[in-house]
Amino acid sequence: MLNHERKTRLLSILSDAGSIVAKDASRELEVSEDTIRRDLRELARDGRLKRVHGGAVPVAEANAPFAARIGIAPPEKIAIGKRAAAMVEPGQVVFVDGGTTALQLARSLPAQLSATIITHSPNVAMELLNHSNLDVEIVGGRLLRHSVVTSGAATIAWLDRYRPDICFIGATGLHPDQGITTGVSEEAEVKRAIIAKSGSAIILASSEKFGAVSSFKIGDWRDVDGLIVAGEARPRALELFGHLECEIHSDENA
Amino acid sequence: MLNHERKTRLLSILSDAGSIVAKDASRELEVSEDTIRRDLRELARDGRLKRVHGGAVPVAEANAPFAARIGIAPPEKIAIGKRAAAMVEPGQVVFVDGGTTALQLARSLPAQLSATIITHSPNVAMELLNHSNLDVEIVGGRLLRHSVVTSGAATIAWLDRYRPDICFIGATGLHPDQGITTGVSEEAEVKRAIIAKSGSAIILASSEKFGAVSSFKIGDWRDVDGLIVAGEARPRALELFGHLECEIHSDENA
DNA sequence: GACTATCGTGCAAAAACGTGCAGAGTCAAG
DNA sequence: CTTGACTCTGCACGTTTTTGCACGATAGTC
Repeated sequence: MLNHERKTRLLSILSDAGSIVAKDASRELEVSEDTIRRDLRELARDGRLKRVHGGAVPVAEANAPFAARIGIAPPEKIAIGKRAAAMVEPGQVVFVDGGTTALQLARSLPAQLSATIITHSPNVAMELLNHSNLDVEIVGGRLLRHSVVTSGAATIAWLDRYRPDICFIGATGLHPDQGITTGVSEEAEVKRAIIAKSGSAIILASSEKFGAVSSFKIGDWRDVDGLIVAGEARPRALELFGHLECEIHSDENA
Repeated sequence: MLNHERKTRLLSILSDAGSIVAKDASRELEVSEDTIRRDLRELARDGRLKRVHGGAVPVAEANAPFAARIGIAPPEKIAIGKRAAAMVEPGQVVFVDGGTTALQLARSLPAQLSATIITHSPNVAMELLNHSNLDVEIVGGRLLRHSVVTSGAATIAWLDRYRPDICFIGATGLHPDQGITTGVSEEAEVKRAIIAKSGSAIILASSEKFGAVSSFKIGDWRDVDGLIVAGEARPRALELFGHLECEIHSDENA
């Protein structure tokens, strides 16, 4: 393995897990702890991470409440993101919502993919900077601090510029009878607007949302085309949502 | 096999796998490692890839470590950012450009400041998430990978929604006679548009830009109201720009 | 304050590197 | 067809870089 590749993987471990433990990394990358320590020392000298006893942590730690949030992305969300990324075809125009699961989607897109990604999340946009063949469009508007997306009348108006092939939407409530809901009124407006303009609409569904109902309705099940679930949540999803006019995608049915 | 064909295949291995290991490539292309090394050296000289010990990696990496770039912000840019942040009054509507110096401005804004910040840089927007009393507006459009700002016709059109009290603009060329310039055409358009709509326009001027001229003109000195310089650059700035109809602010004249 | 895990440094083996050189192939002029 | 200039490739050799181990120092824990 290239020295450089190893450092890249260390940085990716850092951003995925939020920290690096030298001993674990040594086992995972199959090199001695000495080498890991050397790498960490060099990365620290370049300001890419902060060295601590036993491993390393991100540099920005102090001022990054959001970085912490993405650091703790649970395996389920990562799996949903991967499954969603696999649905994107080259050349498509894709809308990606904000939120941690959507961010995982962005991370999982193939590095060489050529497509157009539209998003109202500055996070997602930043994540896609490394994908040199992607066209990235940011939807403007007022930034909602809580969810880190733009929204408001201006955002809704701006959305009319787009007719994506497919959109990936997050939600905080997924109920068989009450439909798809979210906790913030402005966000619901944006999600509803983009679903109406997209060729197909896919909901990113982590299992803690199953059966929940939030205050603002995004739409009914007939408004969307698919639902992505992952791992052990699959049987519950089938039970709850299997009878609806909405396809259930998961990482286990290939 | 033709020399040229071999290099093409090396580049394709690089884009498929994300890296080249000299030994593996030598086996796959059935030539000696020496030849592979020679090829890699030449490709590196042409800027098609980056040579590392053991093989090669994509050169694109050069523009990816934006996170690294902001980590190593030189003291001068930090000082300029601080001085600029001090010019923002509570309640104002402020446009902030992209770039590393503008990012320092964002970082230096008082945590409790209540104001409206408009920006076309997702970076700057993200940085302001911690400032809970700020209204942040993102200007949408197509994301320019290199400078991490939105631009294009849609961006220009969207800008017409705003009439900021003050705007802070970066530039890559500051010449007494040739005016204010930047290296990317689309960026110049955005900068010019927002300057025209702002009550006052301030240029963030780190000293390596003094006397330089880039390819695309943003405007003349009479179009802007002020210039922020820092530290030891002050005497040079006064000498070069002191006679222009443009106020020079620095961190030493309080 | 003692014990253990981790750290940094020096060192030697292995891998990768650059350079010089010779043989093979190519091309154009004679 | 022959000759000479030129390029490309593989090999040899000395140099540099990387890596794992040994050992004393240091930091964290109980």
